[in-house]
Amino acid sequence: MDPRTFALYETRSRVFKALAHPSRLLIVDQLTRSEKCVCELTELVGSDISTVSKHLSVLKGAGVVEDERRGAQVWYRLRMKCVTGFFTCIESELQRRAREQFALVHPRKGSL
Amino acid sequence: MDPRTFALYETRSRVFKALAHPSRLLIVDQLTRSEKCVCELTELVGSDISTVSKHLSVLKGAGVVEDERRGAQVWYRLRMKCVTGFFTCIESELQRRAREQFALVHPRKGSL
DNA sequence: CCATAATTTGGCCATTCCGCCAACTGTGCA
DNA sequence: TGCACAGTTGGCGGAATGGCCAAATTATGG
Repeated sequence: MDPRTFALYETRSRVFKALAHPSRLLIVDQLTRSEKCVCELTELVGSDISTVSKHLSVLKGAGVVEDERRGAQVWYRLRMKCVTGFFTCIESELQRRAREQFALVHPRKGSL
Repeated sequence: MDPRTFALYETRSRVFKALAHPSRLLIVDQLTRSEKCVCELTELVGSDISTVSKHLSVLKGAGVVEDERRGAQVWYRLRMKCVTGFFTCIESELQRRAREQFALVHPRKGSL
């Protein structure tokens, strides 16, 4: 693979890496509703605030979210809006797979 | 985070984990064009065939691709078609970010 | 300026991921 | 059967990730 092409997939994969963690998916899900400060997200995730802060920095580095300091607090909001569309895509695909695997174990008459 | 909700994000994140690697993104990109056997993909990726096989098993486990044995060869094809839509989304978002960062460093008269 | 609250950063340890080699399985063919 | 080719699996060492604590940073209010 030539270096230029590799670099393209490298940056692309940074976005997927950023979303490849349950806590960060929860954060993104919450930010689709409204912007939130770190303290709120910490409450929702249930980890140490330093851990949540690092999660947010990963998401920010990938361009998924953006932050804004207002006084002592830092507010985060969703930047890459299209992720929500992909979430629903994943959901429906996984359901399709579940249906197909069920049909494989419990075949109906004439379905073969 | 309650266990049920966590499980949802857990399965969701498996898909993102699967896509969170340059070589696997290359593979998916190739499979959007047409189905390919492991040997072809190995050629394209440029790693050991055992490595590529493991990448493919990760993608398959997440439901992104599916495989079919035909004779001595195993053919892989894209199952989760909607990933390509998300790729273009990422591309445009990253370009937007690049533009904004450029504008930040080189402001035009009257833009502030 | 000092105390406090909100957040980030550094560092440590455990876990997971990645890539290679070696060994094994499956298929086609003589 | 035996051999060659295509692919998968096991395992090892090195690299990256995740979570916590502690220390540093930034802003607010006396």
